[in-house]
Amino acid sequence: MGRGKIEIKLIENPTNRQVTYSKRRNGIFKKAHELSVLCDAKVSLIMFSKNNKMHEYITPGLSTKKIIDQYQKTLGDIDLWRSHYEKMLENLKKLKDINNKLRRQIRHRIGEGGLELDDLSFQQLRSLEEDMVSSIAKIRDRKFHVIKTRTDTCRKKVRSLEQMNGNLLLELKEKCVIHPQFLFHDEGEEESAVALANGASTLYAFCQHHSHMNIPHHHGGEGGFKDDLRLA
Amino acid sequence: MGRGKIEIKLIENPTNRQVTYSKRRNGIFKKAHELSVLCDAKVSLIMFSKNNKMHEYITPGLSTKKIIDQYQKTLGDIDLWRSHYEKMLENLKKLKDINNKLRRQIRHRIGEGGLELDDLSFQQLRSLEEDMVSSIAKIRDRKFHVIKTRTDTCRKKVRSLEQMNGNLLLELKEKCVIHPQFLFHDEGEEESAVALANGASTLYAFCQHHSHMNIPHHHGGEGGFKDDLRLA
DNA sequence: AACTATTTATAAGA
DNA sequence: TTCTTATAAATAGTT
Repeated sequence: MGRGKIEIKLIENPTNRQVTYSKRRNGIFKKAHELSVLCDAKVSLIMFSKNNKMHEYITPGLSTKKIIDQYQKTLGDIDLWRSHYEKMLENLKKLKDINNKLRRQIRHRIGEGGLELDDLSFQQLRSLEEDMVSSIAKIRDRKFHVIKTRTDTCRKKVRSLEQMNGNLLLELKEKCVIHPQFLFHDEGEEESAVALANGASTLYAFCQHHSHMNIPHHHGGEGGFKDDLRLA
Repeated sequence: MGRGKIEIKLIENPTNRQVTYSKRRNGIFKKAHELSVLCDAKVSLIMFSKNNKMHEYITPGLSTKKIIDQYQKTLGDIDLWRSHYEKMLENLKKLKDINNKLRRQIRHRIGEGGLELDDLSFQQLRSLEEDMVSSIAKIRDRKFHVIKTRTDTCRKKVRSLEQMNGNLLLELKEKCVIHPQFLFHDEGEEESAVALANGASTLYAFCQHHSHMNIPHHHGGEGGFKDDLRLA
């Protein structure tokens, strides 16, 4: 804007430069003030000329100190937020790395695709195999332990129920001596027995059912494990 | 500049205000940059919008921190200079006050104009009078001392010259015995004596002159002082 | 965000 | 520095 267009580069002539500096400085100050008023903005404008003469504009009602304080606080907050954000990014990266390693390990152990195992040397493959064997052994031990606990518990129940059963039979016989009319029921329908002592008869039925199971008595070997795996 | 002229006052419509803020902010940043380049100026432009969003422009190659430091240093220097200036002003004021007091005292002692002495109470006047009397006494003592020193010195000179005179007379008499043709000159013109020994004869003349003076022999009292004052 | 009629800023000259 | 003025640039209102 002016009689001619000028290139935006250093004005070599010191006089012209000084004149332009003055004119444009006033122009910017005016615009800064207009912005302050029109938009209720806080503006701080500090400038030093080539010969280090200082000029400043500051939105009326404010001090440059206040603006600088707010500026530094804002930067501080940005820094705080940024460092927090960067820490999060770092954590995220670590977790992704770990995740990838784990996925790879899993794929190796599954033996998924030839491509995955191609990464591994023979030694690594042998070591992986050994790991897997010992892992399987541990798994089997654990499974056996679980089955053993379960069967032991069952056996105890069977024992107590058999005893209970015996007691009930004795009771029944005694009753038959007193009331012979009930005897024919002993090996037929259980309706009456149920009616007589509901709880006891159900337990009896339970034990009858479980007595048909082939409870494993630790005969070891592959066969035993096969059964265990099937049970799990 | 625009389809219509606008008044420079707060834009009430928040949307318009935001739009204007953006446009003008860019305008100012552009101008700030042009000033930086055209005039090799250091510019720092910080602004906060109404909703406290911050934007800043800084001359490339500088940091806002540097500008702020320079700003604070400049202000500091201004403060330093101002405090120095203020100290000088203070000193100046003190000196003027002292000056005025002194001038007043002097005028009192001179008794210049009835108006000056009208400020003083009777007691102040009596005290002033006493001061003046004792001051005069001191002045007189000093004058006497000076006169005494001067007369003592003079007496010593007289004594030494009288002796010199005696010696010269003896010398002359000896010379007259050898060359009697000089005797008639003894109490007449001194031309020949001067021609004979220039330096010695002048001293003789000096002593002759001083021998006529009535040298004071410390007879004290007011009379003596009167003479002293007249001599000073 | 893009357009454009206007206003505003300013380069050059005095 | 200030004023003038032709011209470049910014931008208010509109799409």
